[in-house]
Amino acid sequence: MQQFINVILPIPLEKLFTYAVSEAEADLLLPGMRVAVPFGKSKIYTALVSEIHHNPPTAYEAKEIDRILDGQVIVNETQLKHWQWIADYYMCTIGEVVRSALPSAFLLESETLILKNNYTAVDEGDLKDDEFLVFEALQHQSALKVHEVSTIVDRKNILPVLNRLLEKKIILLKEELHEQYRPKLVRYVALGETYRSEEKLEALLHSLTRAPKQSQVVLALFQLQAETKKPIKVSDLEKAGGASKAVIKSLIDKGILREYHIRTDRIGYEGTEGKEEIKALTEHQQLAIEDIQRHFDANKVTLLHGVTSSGKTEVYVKLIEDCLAVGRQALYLLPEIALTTQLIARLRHYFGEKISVYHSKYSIQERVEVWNNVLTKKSKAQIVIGARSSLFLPFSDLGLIIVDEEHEDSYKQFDPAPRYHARDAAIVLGNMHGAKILLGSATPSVETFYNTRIGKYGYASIDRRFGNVLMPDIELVDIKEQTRKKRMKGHFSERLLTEIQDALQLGEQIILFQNRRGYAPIVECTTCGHSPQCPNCDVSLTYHQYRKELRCHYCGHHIALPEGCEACGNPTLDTKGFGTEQVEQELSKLFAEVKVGRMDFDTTRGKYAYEKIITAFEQREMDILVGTQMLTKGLDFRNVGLVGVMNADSLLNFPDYRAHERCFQLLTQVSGRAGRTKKRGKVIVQTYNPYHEILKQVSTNDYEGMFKDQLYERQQYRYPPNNRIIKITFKHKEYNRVNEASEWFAKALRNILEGSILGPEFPPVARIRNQYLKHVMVKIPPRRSLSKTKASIKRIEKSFKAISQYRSIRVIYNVDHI
DNA sequence: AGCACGCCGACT
DNA sequence: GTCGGCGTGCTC
Repeated sequence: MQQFINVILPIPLEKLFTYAVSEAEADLLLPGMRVAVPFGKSKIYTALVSEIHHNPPTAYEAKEIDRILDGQVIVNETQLKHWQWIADYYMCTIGEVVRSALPSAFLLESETLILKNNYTAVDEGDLKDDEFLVFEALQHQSALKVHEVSTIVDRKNILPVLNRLLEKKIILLKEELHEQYRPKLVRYVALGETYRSEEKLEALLHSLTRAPKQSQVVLALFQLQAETKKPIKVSDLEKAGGASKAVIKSLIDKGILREYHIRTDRIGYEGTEGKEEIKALTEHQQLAIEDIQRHFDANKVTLLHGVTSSGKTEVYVKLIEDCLAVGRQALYLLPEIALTTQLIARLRHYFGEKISVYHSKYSIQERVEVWNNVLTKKSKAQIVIGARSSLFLPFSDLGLIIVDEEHEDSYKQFDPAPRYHARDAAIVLGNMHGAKILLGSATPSVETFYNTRIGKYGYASIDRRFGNVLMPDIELVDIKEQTRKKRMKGHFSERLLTEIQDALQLGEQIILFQNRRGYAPIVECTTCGHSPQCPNCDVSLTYHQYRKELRCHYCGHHIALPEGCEACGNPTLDTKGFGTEQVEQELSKLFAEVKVGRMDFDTTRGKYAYEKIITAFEQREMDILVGTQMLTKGLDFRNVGLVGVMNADSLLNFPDYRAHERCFQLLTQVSGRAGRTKKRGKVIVQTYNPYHEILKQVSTNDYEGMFKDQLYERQQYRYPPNNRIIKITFKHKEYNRVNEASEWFAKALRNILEGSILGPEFPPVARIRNQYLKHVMVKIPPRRSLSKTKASIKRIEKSFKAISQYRSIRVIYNVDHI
């Protein structure tokens, strides 16, 4: 009987697609396998099977699949269920979830190849110029790619040419799928079978007397074999025999050596096999563990609230160990930036090769390997440590999920859908597996702390730093006063300068925090006040001194620093505000003999640049490190005695209900970098508002006070955690159309949903990359059903998209926007 | 999302 | 005249 499959295509379309399969294919297929299917006019896509059935579609004829790509399931049922939850909850399509969940090497797409049709006799005179060019190229090359044809005829649209050639039967088109994942093969050699016995070998060596290089290699191989008994890599033989590739090749060609390949993992862990004993926990850590386990037994998600440097990692290690002991998988989630070699090395000490690492800086090949290791429950993937996307790995039996630095914004995916929050999605995943879930932070998010307060989550805390090191001493310095009295040197107050001097004298290192990169965010003409703007975005260009450039931080547009004002020609330009570059420069002027480093987006471009700066600072190649919020993420520097915050106000003046919470978190985290050993660390916070409540709370380490205030405010203004929010963004290149469309949408929302609809409002930067943006915020009160509200919004979108002027407007949903 | 088709202005 | 711009509609 004819059978059918429903498949998920990795594209933003709501529905599943139905394809026809033969009975034999249906027997092989299972949900969670990949198939290649023809889609649209010519392309072949990778799709994920979700269902196999007998119901032929009524409205159309189902196409047949191109081929089956997997011999076994690569996505399990729990994953599919979890992904569907993400799609529903975060208002995107399951296809979008699949696209970001699967390693891209799993998603093959076809490429059109142009071949010559050998059965046709060609009359070259019949061909037009461009047709001849393609024909000519095919005489040398058996197949051409579309972009190659494009270069040959020097034109973008090559369709007319190809169509004419097709009609004349000169070419053929073919869609080719290529597997992107190639297992890594390592070449090995062994002595050919005929030479295994001693006499034969002797005869061989004798026959090679006139080829000294070759006999040298044979001897080396013999020696290596005696030493290791393991297979011999070609590369090892090259080294041992002092031989070139050519010599080895001629030996292989003669049949004296036999070569063979073995598949290996790219992700090898070569370290000490014997694992380190887990350190005995301190009394405080032990108490925390007991609390955590008590809550785990009651099946509660639990928050571990431990001050900076309190030794949370040891607690995690202990829990992971417990999880491994019962043979289940453990997932340790971290923000991308906190996933340092420091930390991985530390965990490898304890768990050796049982750990796999998974994040976006891994190559697509490596990611496939981790995926397969998790899928087949290899022991080396029993613990996965990774960034948010490791949530999508094919776990079959998760026993523990740790979400470290739970409060981090970067857990929420922003740009391409699915706009999911990894912490929340992890909790859902953990529940599906019956796993224990631990959230860890020194500065928990208001949402999470609220959940512990209402008894939804368990709570455990460590309020003492490891080794009883004191919490840093935080001092607020009023720079308004200092400026008035002309006591500032550049952007440094006297207090900060003195502390820097003292710290340097004691041989301590210093961290200076300024949450803005570049030299200055605004350049201004001294006479007419004109300041250069980005042509594509509604922002001033930031001055970057090291490249003498003005840059846009939104679209990347950059121009050379103009000689004078572009508007009035006046040659003197001034700067307003300051960034990390300027702090660095002032420092080198103030302390000529001191080594200053900088860590921000600009200095951490390459794959290892970030690690390099950290290592250099660790090894005390620098005395002072200036940086943006990158500095705040869980770095563990032993010798930092002083942390300076150049300007705390820039953190407070954000038009956002989370600004104060975020400011508290950032300052507390950056302060936590100070004094991690013995001596009490010092923190200087420069501000124009030393009496600001949040800053006071930071300086007294008053998390509870901050929580109380923030919760009150959020309740007053109907923000989370009591209310849910969905932010809807409208995007289009025409200003008026965005205005009208968003007004229309907001009005429709107000008609259907009571409760508060905010906006439409332009964001602070209303145009990015020539697209205008407008936001509407939907606040959903606690008693209203979230899923019904979403359904209503989707219905409104449907009528919205039925209006032709609005159809081209992009509507973006951000559920639980942060 | 891609990718075709179709209509319209700007140049070889 | 063609080329490529972009708006529109569809994909089992």
